[in-house]
Order: sequence, then C-alpha cells, then structure tokens
Amino acid sequence: MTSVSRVIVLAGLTGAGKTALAVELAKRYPCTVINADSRQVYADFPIITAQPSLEERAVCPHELYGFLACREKITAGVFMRLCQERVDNALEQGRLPLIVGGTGLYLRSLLEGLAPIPDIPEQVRNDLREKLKEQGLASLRMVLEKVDPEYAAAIHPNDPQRTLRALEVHTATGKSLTWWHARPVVKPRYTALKLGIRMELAALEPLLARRIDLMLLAGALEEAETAWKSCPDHDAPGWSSIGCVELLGYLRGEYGLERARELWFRNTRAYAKRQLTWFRKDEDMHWIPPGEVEPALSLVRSFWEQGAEG
RNA sequence: GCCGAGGUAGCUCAGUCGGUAGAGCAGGGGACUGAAAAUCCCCGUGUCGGCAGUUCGAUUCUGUCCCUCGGCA
Repeated sequence: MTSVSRVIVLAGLTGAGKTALAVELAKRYPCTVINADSRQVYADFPIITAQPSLEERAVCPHELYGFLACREKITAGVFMRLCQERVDNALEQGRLPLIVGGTGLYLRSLLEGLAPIPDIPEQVRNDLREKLKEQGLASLRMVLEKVDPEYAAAIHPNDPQRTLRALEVHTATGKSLTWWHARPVVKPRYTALKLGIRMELAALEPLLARRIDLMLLAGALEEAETAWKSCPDHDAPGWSSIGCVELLGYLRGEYGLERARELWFRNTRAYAKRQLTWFRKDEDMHWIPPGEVEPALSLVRSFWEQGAEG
C-alpha cells in the first residue's frame, strides 16, 4: 500500500458531463466521489442543482451531496475541512478520491489551501450587513481604506461582498485581511490529477437547454414548491442557486413559466461563462473532450500506476 | 372607420426646449484567498418606422403613409 495521497479532480462547466464521466471512472477504479460544488450540498434541491441520481450513486460511495438544509450556509473554509476529511477517509480505505465539481474557489482551497483565518461569528457579519444597508457601501469603504489600505486598493470600490469580508475579518480578529493573507497557508497535502472537460459555450448551450427541460420533467417545479413550504425565505442561502431563483419568481407570480425557463437558461449560461474564465487559465488542467471516456481513462490509469509504485 | 398612446442598440425603455443619442438586461472579455451557481471591472454607430416639407442643419418641428397597442364602433 502506498502512502502518497493521490486524488483526482474532475472539473468543467456546469452541464458538461462531469457526473457521467465520474461514474465511468468509478466503474473501473475503486473510487469515492466527493462533491466540490457549492450548490449540490443542499438537500432540498437535488434536481435543480443536478446532484447525481440514486443510480449513479449506487456505483460507489458519494460524499457531501445534499446534506445541508436550505437555511444553512457553507463557506469555502468549512467546505475545505469537510472535503479533506472525506478525502482522507477514502485514502485510508484504499479508495481513489474523485473530487467532482465546478466551484473553482472550493477546488483551489482544497488543493492550495486557504489563509488560516478563523471562522467569523455570525453576529459580526450580520452587524456589518446591517451597516451596509443603513450607511451604504461608500461609508464602509472609507473604513476599509483606513484599516486595510492594501486590500482596499486591490478590490474595486463597488464590490460590497469583498469589502464586507475584509471588514468582518478585521472586526472579529483585530488583524487585517492583508495580514492574514501573508500568513503561511497549509501546504497542499495531495498529489492531484486535474481533469477538465473542455467545452465551448456554443457547444454547451443546447445541452443546458435540454437539461432544464429534463429537470422540469423530473419535477423541478414541485421541488421548488415543496422547498418553499419548509423554507419560505428567499434570502436563505439554499435559495440562491440558479434555477431556484427563477422558479421561485414564477411560483410567486412575477412572470410566466416560459419566462422563468428563459431566465434560468441565460443565468446558467452566464455562470458557465464565468467558470470558463476561471478554469481556462489553470495550467495544471488536463483538458479532455466532452462525451469521451478513453482520454480520461488513460490519464487516470498512468496516474494510478505511478501511485502504486510510489 | 373614429379617438388616444406609441414605433430609438438583440430585448425593455430614457433622451435630445432642432447641432446625428444613452441606461438596464442580453452578448464579448476579465478578475477572483471563507456568500463563489456569489460579487465585481472593462467593452455601446444604432437608416432614432418610411417618404416629403421647413431649416445652414431634423431622430427632435410639420404633413403624409405604414405598423403595434388600448378605447369606441
């Protein structure tokens, strides 16, 4: 048995066929599939967030899918810890961790680590959000410029999310984000084979359109309706997924189903475009054509054999 | 057929008291260290419905025609 911690990462645009490829790999190697998608964690939305089906999950163990309630939120830091735990478990069992997902930040956090910033108390975050509402972004921005001028210069003045983040870290820890970012990160603990399904937007479009139709046929609307009954709060973290937002708009009578579908498609496409921007500059990625198993398989085979020797 | 409201960027619309036009969304490119399916940045020439008239100059005023949407018939 080897002590090298080898993992496979399977990335790619939403709807490009990551899950299907993972299943094919899992049929040939003893894998544990581990989710690295920030939306597929929600228990209420298995259809809309395209979680693997029961049949697909039957092929091998699947981890970190559909375990969070709609009101609960997850962060890159928490996710990274959970993910590491599952990866280590799989390795102990002699299984190949197959990390599948499209959330670039989560994949990077897992492989390259994050600054060792403690979790920020809920109270601090809520207070700052309240301040943002009352005083506006410009006023928070002024505070940040005083407290962490370097980070303030690095982000755009119009970016509420990053301004808030920097302020909450400073408020809760007494140190600036810049200070934290200069701390050594936990070193990458894994040797990763990064596979990316290569696909252009034009080729993805028909697949996305079809996937939305299939989701509706599979009961996406009912899924949203049911979720709304148990969690009638559109600000809840679970409701922020693409598809959920648009179906909710329809359910609340803001527009018709046709319009919801159109918005759903456009927003999914826009998201895929952002993923493309993120992934295409990743130099470690081994790009493989969509719909094919063999290219991925041969990469995995040699990766696996190297591990067996090491 | 009559009355009213309109026809401006792929879509929804703003505007020009006459000097050839912007916003949002869509689209393209990019960023990304704990909300990341998030958040944010950069990129806008289009017979301003057609034709004619007034004018140095019309998308803006006038006439006429076409089209759309309401109301009355």
